[in-house]
Amino acid sequence: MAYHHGDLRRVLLEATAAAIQEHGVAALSLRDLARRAGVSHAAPAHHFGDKAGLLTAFAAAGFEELATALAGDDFLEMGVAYVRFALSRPAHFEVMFRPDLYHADDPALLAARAKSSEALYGEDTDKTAGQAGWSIAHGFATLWLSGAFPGRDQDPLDLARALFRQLNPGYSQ
Amino acid sequence: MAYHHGDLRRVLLEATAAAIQEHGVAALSLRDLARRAGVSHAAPAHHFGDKAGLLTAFAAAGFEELATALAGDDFLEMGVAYVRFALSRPAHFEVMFRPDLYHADDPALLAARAKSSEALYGEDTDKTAGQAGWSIAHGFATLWLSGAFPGRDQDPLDLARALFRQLNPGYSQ
DNA sequence: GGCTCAATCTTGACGTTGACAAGATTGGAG
DNA sequence: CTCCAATCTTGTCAACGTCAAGATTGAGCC
Repeated sequence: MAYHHGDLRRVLLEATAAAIQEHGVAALSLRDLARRAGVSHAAPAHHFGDKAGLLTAFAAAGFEELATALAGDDFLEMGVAYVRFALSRPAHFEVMFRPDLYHADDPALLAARAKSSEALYGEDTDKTAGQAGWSIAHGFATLWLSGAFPGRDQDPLDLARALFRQLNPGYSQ
Repeated sequence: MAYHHGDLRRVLLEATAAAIQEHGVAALSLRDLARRAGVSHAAPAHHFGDKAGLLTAFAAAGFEELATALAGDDFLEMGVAYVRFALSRPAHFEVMFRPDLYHADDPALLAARAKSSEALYGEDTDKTAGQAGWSIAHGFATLWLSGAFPGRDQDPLDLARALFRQLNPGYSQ
């Protein structure tokens, strides 16, 4: 077999996203990831310690990308960007908010999560309005991904925009 | 061993809630439930077919209880009731919105879910406002349960009320 | 009371998984 | 050229979900 794959860590993280989108987090298996990457069954554990370690890195990457996606937008478009991220990276989004799946005290993860919080709350003057916007964005994204939200023929981003406009004036342009 | 436990199905569902609250859904094990109930390792499968069958019944019970909890309240208090349910039955709430864990086409489950939808949307005139309220309630509950929401020293129901008041007038009394 | 039978639960087995230990391979630093 | 740490493999273990087969029980029926 080929030793020193060279890029295994990145390949495994990409395979994780694919595997979760295909069969859900519940069915995620380190051995399946190893098969997808063409390495032995114990190779993933070397890079991430254990399964929770893999998902820790996976969630951290998600928070990093979310922080980038949120940067620089106004209130309403930031909410839309939040939903857009959740729908385009559903596997990351799901793992990120299930701390029972990973090592929630990991420094890299905490730093990445702080970055997204910064992007969400950084310049916000009205804390409660920001929390309401975050709740709408998160709730809508979660419900949409779980299939529970009605109106599945419409564009979810348009739907999200309509929901944000239900908030008090000043944010509803 | 004692055959004909008599009440095993109910006991297993209660043990499921306890086990999930202790160690998360990811760590849920039929064999552990069997040990908690004092029966053999294969007894749970007899009542529910398989693990997904158990979680189907578990989620259905959750939707039933949610429908009851939502009945008869005005808009704002219905949202508060939604959050109260999520926080008082966190295990049910989590499973209910993770259809990859159960048999999403189960008739009993679909009926129970329809009942909650009815309670949520039944008399609602403004569909978008209702969806915004649902999104806030669901998003806040999810974020609170995942530990991501700030202000963990405050009463979550008071916090939820404050968020609902961020919606357009007519719902913010 | 005794018989029958379906429902309930047990026992035993199989393939798969996450984790661990020990060994093989490799590339780079000195 | 040698060493060494990083990378990956191989082998193993207990635990898990699932299935098949058997044991036990209570309720209906004569």
